[in-house]
Amino acid sequence: MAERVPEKCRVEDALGILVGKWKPIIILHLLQQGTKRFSELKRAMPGITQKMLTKQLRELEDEDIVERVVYPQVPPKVEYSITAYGKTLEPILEAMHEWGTKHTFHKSEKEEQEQSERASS
Amino acid sequence: MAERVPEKCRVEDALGILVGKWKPIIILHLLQQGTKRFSELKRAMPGITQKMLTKQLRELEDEDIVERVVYPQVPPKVEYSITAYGKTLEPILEAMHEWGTKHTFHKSEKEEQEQSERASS
DNA sequence: CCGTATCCGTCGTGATACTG
DNA sequence: CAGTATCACGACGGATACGG
Repeated sequence: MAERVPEKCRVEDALGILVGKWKPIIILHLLQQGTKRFSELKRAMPGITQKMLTKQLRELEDEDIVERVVYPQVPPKVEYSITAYGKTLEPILEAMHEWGTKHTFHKSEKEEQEQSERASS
Repeated sequence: MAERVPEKCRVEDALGILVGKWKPIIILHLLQQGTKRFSELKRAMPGITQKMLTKQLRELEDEDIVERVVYPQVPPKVEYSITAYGKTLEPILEAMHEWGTKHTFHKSEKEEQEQSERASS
């Protein structure tokens, strides 16, 4: 932690890639289930629109996190997969997932505290 | 990685707390330099407005990441510090910082590739 | 010194309809 | 199947001015 001066910190680089309502979930799907077609991804994420899925995938592709392979055929077939580079994000997702699990408990503890405070007032 | 089904993933929880233009930097400052006054934080982050600093600090306070201590005196004095809970975010920041450092190299490699591609066309 | 209040532009997200 | 086009809207961030 010695030389990690906030002003020079590279934290934002990783954050910038992960930020987007559906990006972490897309990455996790591809990390865990390997190559997926567009329609498979869409089906796997109820609630996402085609436009958003396309957009987020394009951004991830621009960042070299996912790879897009188009099969020139009718009907169209497009497959997405994580790049080797994209896999390097896994420790971060891992850390966030682990933290998130604990966070859930923390939140419920806080809520219980506040409930008992309300009860005693 | 076995049970980490994307739909149930808690990654968003951590992400939600870290997202905010100045939040990671605020957290890093407090992690590394301990308790700080409002004015010290502001001075440490050229570019941030009072409004934004206040807002982001309030949000972090609501999430129980930072603690706010007001000294009832004139002129006012307010000190901010990381909570024990806030410290649990450190591994995530750590992972992102480490990744960000490598990412810089990755980006420049890509740019060099594209430059040589342009040169040969 | 440490904030709030107001206004305002930009961006991310979404609903919907259309296309090769 | 896998997109693109268009419109709309709210959240976020910033500039600025004022207040205890």
